[in-house]
Amino acid sequence: MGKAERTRQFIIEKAAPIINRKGMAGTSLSDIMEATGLAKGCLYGNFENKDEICEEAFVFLIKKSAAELQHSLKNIVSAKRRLFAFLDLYREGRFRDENGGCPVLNFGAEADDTNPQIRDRVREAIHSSQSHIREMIVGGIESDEFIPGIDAVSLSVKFFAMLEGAVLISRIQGNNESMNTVVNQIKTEINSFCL
Amino acid sequence: MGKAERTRQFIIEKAAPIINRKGMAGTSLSDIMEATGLAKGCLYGNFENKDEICEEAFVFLIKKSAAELQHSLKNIVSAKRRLFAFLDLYREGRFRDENGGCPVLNFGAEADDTNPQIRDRVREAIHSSQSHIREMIVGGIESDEFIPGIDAVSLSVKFFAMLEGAVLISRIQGNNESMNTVVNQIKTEINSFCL
DNA sequence: TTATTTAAAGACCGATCGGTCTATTTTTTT
DNA sequence: AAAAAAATAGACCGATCGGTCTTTAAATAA
Repeated sequence: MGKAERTRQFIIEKAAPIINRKGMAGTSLSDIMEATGLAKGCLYGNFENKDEICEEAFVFLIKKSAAELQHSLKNIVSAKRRLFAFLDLYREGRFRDENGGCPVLNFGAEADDTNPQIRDRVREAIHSSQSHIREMIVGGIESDEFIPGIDAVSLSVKFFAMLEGAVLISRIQGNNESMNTVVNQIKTEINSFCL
Repeated sequence: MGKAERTRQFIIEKAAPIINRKGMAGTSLSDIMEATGLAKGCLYGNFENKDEICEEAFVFLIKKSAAELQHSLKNIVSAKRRLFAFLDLYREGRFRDENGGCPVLNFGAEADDTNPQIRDRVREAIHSSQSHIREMIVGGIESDEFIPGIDAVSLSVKFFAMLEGAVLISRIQGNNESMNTVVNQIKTEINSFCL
């Protein structure tokens, strides 16, 4: 990795949490300059414009989140346990305040009307998350952990929607109460289709 | 209603959908000047600053939404029917693109880290929505439409989270598929505790 | 180590930002 | 209709915005 590539990565890593917190429109170049300690010329030597920094920041946050998720689940084989561990990450504050919240929620709410490029990235991320949930459920059906009648596609949409909604509510309320409520209900539902 | 009060209201009504779409940071005074056809002096004669316009815009959107909701449900007595009609508003695009999406989601995602005043307003709105759902469920229990064992509080949190999540997903995906999926599942669940 | 290439710094740019202030117009009161 | 009060227009302000360009510093190749 050459110097330029390293600097680019450094900028993304420093900028990402700020953009996640303050929003794309709400984050200025001076914010990023301050966070990185780099001058403006350097930023523009490594990125075409602010939009590119924002997009790369989103991609970074999603990749990081996916990596953490994979790490947490890597040794778990049981479908139910995988799903529960996944849920526990939300409960334990995967997207709590100190992390600036869920990038899908933050970037998605901002980009839906205004930024098709980011919107497409968010769409990919949503698809990927739902697929992941769906695959865990399908895995459970195939391994005879779950009853075969359940609709993995609908359930994955539902669970993901619930979790995103719960992230929003919990962050606004400043506590984890609603997230706990939601995670418990998902767990109960999962238990209900355990064989 | 004096002239000032009327102008103030006019500004709020014109500014609100723009702010809902572009965000608070993403909306400039010139945007509002253009939408209202009013000069800057007039805006500042009626509001202290941009933040105040944003806050009033949010309050307006919530009130408007609540009024539409109340109107849609006013002649419905059955708890199940009330809940279904409520859900159908989401399905029919209550917060679809042309309306800029759900203000709770848009303002909430932007304000959670940056704007405590708006965050408190969003918190009120969430509380009010959840209470409304809860009261419909409790009404159903009291009128013996629903089985008495259900937990109205948890269910209202869950349903609201699901709907907010579904609004986000649907808007990003640019269609109503996920919203339909979610609404159908909520309806199925409601049916499951109908006596 | 020197030559060459590459990366970073920061002065600079025009545009636009949110916000102020006064002159003018419009409403209201008398 | 005249006088007083209130509301709107728009020139103006300093600050900051995103972005450019040239000079300087650092990393790489020879």
